[in-house]
Amino acid sequence: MPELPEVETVRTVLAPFVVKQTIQKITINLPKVVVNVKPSDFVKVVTGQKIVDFTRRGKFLTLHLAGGDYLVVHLRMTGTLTVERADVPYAKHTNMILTFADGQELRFVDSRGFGRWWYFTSGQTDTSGQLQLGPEPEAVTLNYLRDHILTRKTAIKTLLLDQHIVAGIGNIYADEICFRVGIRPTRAGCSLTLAELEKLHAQIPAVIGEFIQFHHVPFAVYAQSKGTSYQNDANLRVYGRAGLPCQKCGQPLIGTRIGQRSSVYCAHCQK
DNA sequence: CGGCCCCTGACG
DNA sequence: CGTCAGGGGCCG
Repeated sequence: MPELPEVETVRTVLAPFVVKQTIQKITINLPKVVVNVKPSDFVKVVTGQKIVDFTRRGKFLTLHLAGGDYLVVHLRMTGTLTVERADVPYAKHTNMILTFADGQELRFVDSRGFGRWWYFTSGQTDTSGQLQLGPEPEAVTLNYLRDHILTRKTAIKTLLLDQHIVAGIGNIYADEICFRVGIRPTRAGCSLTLAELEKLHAQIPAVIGEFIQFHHVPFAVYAQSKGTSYQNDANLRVYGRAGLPCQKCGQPLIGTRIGQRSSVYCAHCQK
């Protein structure tokens, strides 16, 4: 569910409530959420540690601990993070709870149970997948796109979804980026003209940056929605709008599937 | 690469 | 009831 802009929202909204907290107690209600260590070891080694920073890379979040160890979280489709007082009733599928010394709790709620956590010591190799990510959208250069898009026969949308190429783009923003560039999501990467590649280079960070801005919500609003208040619907041009008129030309948008993922585009505006 | 899997819940 | 969901891993 969350793509880079949503994950960034989670980070910015929660950081003030998480950083400088000491983890007094850990409750793991779904053992498999912890990937690389036994849940009992996770509890043992993380309890008592202090969080000193909260960062994001692509769709991964990292809670940095005072000694240099760190926790990696990936929300996948339905994972959410909230900070609540301990007396607030638990939502269904509250799979992980970090209780802080001040009584507040960082809660990981995930109905489908796809979200994952990792624990790494400072010297350990990070096996979460973060190390294999491509550059953040704002760090992508035109030359980089030339090397990774123009050389590929794969559909441009599939390439945009590949986290090894650019980090953080998901199904919504891949469609939105293709719309802004005016290319069909099915176009082979190598079929893009230089002009289209330049547009793509501009629109990748532009679209992601815009939605980070749209998502900015006060903590109270975020808390009210239990960490799902992304509020991007009004700003989406194609995603979720199959059959509705294109906001640019009025023709009905086409819904289709590309590599198991739903896709929407305008047959008139996207060549 | 495409296809299937991991899961629960919302919707038609 | 079937289908779909904003993620990613694994398998041939």
